[in-house]
Amino acid sequence: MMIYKKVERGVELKIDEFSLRKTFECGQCFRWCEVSENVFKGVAKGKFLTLLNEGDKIIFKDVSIPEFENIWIDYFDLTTDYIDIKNQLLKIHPVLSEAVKFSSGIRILRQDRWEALCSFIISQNNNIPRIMNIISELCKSFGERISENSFSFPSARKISKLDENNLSVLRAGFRTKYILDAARKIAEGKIDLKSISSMTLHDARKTLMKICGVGPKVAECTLLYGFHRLDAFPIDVWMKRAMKTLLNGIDPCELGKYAGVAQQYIFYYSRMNKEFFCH
DNA sequence: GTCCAGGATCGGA
DNA sequence: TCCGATCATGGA
Repeated sequence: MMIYKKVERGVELKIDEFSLRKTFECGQCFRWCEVSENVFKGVAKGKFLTLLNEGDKIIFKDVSIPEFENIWIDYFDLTTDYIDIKNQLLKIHPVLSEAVKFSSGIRILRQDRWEALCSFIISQNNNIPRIMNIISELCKSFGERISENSFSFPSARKISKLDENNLSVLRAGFRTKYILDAARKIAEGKIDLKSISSMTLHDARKTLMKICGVGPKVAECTLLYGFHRLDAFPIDVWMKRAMKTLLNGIDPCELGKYAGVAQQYIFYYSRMNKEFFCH
């Protein structure tokens, strides 16, 4: 159930299952941050946005109703019923209940395909603060200015015209050549992101992995976060540990069409309870 | 100084 | 097919 209305400060939203903090800090995105208690800012869809969490309400600051309806309902996946998803997951495997309860409020953002691909190429063998720094520098150096101090994510076409020397400001290390390979294959049309949308999960994976620097994990993250394939199931070291503890002997395939959402609940749960999972 | 980070690639068994 | 070393970089 979603209710929204225009108020002085922007658009006020009331909806179930939407925690800004959990959604932004669960590891799916790298361009949002909490600037003060329950105030978040970030860039998405080529726009700068400030969000406030006040009780059970969320304020989209300085946003009009048309902008909210045309852009942010989609980006924040507000028409998807996460209560229903949770119920379906718990019906399949009740052992998930603790993780689902802990992570309740996460929504899988509908991020830009190229941004998700590029971001998770950068994420490999890297830590989250540094991933955020590299992406921030990428946008500052090669994106377009969209407000006083924020920049859009540069297009694949723009990146494809650069070389390793240009990109050295990112300090991205060995990942630089991977970013370039991805940008060039997309700019040259060797890989068509739009057509990947309509492929089976298997073919989509295979196609993305033609890019040098894209393996199973990055492909899976790209599909889940950039293509909203909720059945994609990224497995990293954290998920391996968590699955051993929580889902011993369970095949991710058993989690069905919302396996990716389950993955996000489990991932966030294990990251926020390191002492329990990390030993 | 050492270890690690939402991995992928490469070469050799 | 499988396994270990290696890949840049910066923070802990």
